[in-house]
Amino acid sequence: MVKLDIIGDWQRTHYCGELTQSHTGQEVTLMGWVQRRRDHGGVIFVDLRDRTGIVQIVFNPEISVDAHKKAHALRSEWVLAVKGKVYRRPEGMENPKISTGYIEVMVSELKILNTSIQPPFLIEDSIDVGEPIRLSYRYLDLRRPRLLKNIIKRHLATQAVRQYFSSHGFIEVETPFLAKSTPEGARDFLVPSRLNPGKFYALPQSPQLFKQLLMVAGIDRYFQIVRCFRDEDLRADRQPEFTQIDLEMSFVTEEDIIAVSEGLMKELCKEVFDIEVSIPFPSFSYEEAMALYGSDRPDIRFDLKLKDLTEIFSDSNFKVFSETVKEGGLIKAINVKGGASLSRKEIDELTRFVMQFGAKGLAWIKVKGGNFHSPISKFLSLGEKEALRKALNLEDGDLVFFSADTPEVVHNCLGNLRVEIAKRMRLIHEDRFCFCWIRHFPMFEYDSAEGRWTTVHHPFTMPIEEEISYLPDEPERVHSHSYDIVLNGVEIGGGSIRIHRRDIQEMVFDIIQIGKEEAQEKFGFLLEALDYGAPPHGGIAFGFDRLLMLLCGCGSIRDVIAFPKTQKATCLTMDAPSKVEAQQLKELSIKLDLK
RNA sequence: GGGGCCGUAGUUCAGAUGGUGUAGAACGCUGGCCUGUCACGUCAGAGGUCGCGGGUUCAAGUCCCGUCGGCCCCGCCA
Repeated sequence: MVKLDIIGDWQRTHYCGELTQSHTGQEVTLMGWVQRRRDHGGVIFVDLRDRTGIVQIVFNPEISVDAHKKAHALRSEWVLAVKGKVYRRPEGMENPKISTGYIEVMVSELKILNTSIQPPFLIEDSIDVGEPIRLSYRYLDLRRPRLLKNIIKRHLATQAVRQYFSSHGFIEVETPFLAKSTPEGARDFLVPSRLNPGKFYALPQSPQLFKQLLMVAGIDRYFQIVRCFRDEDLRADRQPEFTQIDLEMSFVTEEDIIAVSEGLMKELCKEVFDIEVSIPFPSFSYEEAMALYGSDRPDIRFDLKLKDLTEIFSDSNFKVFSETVKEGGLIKAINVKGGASLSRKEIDELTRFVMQFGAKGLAWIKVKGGNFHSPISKFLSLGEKEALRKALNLEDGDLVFFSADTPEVVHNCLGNLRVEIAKRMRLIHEDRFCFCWIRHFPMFEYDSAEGRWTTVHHPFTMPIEEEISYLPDEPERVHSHSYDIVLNGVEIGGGSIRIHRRDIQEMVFDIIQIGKEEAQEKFGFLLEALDYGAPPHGGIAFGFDRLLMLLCGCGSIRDVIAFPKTQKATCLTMDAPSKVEAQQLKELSIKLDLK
């Protein structure tokens, strides 16, 4: 057994990674973990690691017999404290691969503060480990530079956000986590109330209503970096608890919110990630975005826009097309330059790809030597072919994909297809960061499952004034003062101007069939607050984790969260959720009825 | 709720069509040697309930059914 030392009166003088040639000759005290030991019998080298990096420490019997003797026992991930002198490395012994590679610390005294059993994986970025093990031993994964770097970036980003808002007159206010379950939106996480048997709090899906009340309170400019909770299924970019940068402003228009947001993004990108972005960001109406990109979160790092061909094929002999038009559907296409080189197998894969978005098939045409090579070519008239050539600016080597279906299906399929093709054909500049705004979403959409209208954004979103007159009878014609911000095809935020008048709010509740009584019960506090001189106001919330994921160049939000959940929403690090004692349930007046 | 991929040593993986070795490799780990390494070198060695439970078969890591877990996606996510 190794005898452990106590830290005693030793104090760390430097971090491992910060030592340079300028420290040559200094006596230093370092603390950290053994990254690697190279024991030559006579002289022993150890790479000592802390959060800043590694430095080579040297145990030489000519410097200290005791330390050298002790160092034979050292193993990976043991925790050390060493005193020693910084030396410039001998000529030819430098290691230019690491920042501290021109110096080393000759150890005079060694303290072993703790040992370690063999870690389940080596603490090195280059080691490939499965995610279950990484999550079970998250504290070891976090020792690795890549993940650690993300967590540090996150800290810096948090600081930059606070700095930005403080300097623009915003006040940070904390809002409750134990809040109220409200209809609409995502499934709530519920928290039983011991003091109020049978009643439940809900963890907030966002601080939406609280921040509106803060506007009524006259806070005027609010922000918060705040955890939000939604009990829905997970994805690579979705966790049940996630962090928003939330803000709200009074006496403003959409343009004001957008300008503040763009300023924040620009500053964050520059200060923390050294990425230059130019503002203002491009802006599309919802309809434009759908028409051009088939998506309300377009990736505009590449082109591949959708082209509407409905006109051309309205009388086509190709029944699939003409029937679709007759039934009020759309025919759209994307022209993939150079796509004619795709194999039949690849086209089949893409067909299967679009079918998961509701497509019944995927028509295509290859342009080769001025001719159309396509299963549907024989159905097309000369006139149609000519019109097609013109509309899509067809050239040799092009590959055209068609979608004919309802507008929803066409846009969903081609919108996803253009991204998939761009990935496969490497059309995406990975180092580019392209923000854009999508504005003026429809206010309502019809939920055929529930047989009622629901709000596309949330029920507190202000309809566009000029369209309010359509409200009672033609809700589908009404758009809202809403805006999403999109980065590289990922929705990273969204907001709106809010309703600040009781009459409009009641009208909206009415359309989504929240009756007077229910409105009073669920949102009475809001309606009442609007009566007390609520100012015009609006705001936005950014998905902080997603933003960091993109700026850190990660494929998953989990890589910017210290302790993320698995796809089944469990925490492998501490094994949550878990069973609780019967006594705990009793106190909460809860009886389980498990199948 | 649905579709797809995956589960073999501490880790990452290989083990066609079921059957010639004691289920292999690399890294890691343990012990010895080594005074300039930095992916140290070198010699020797240990390490496996093939996720779990059934079934088919003379015989299952391999085939079938179920189950648990991980990842990606659809639905869902105002």
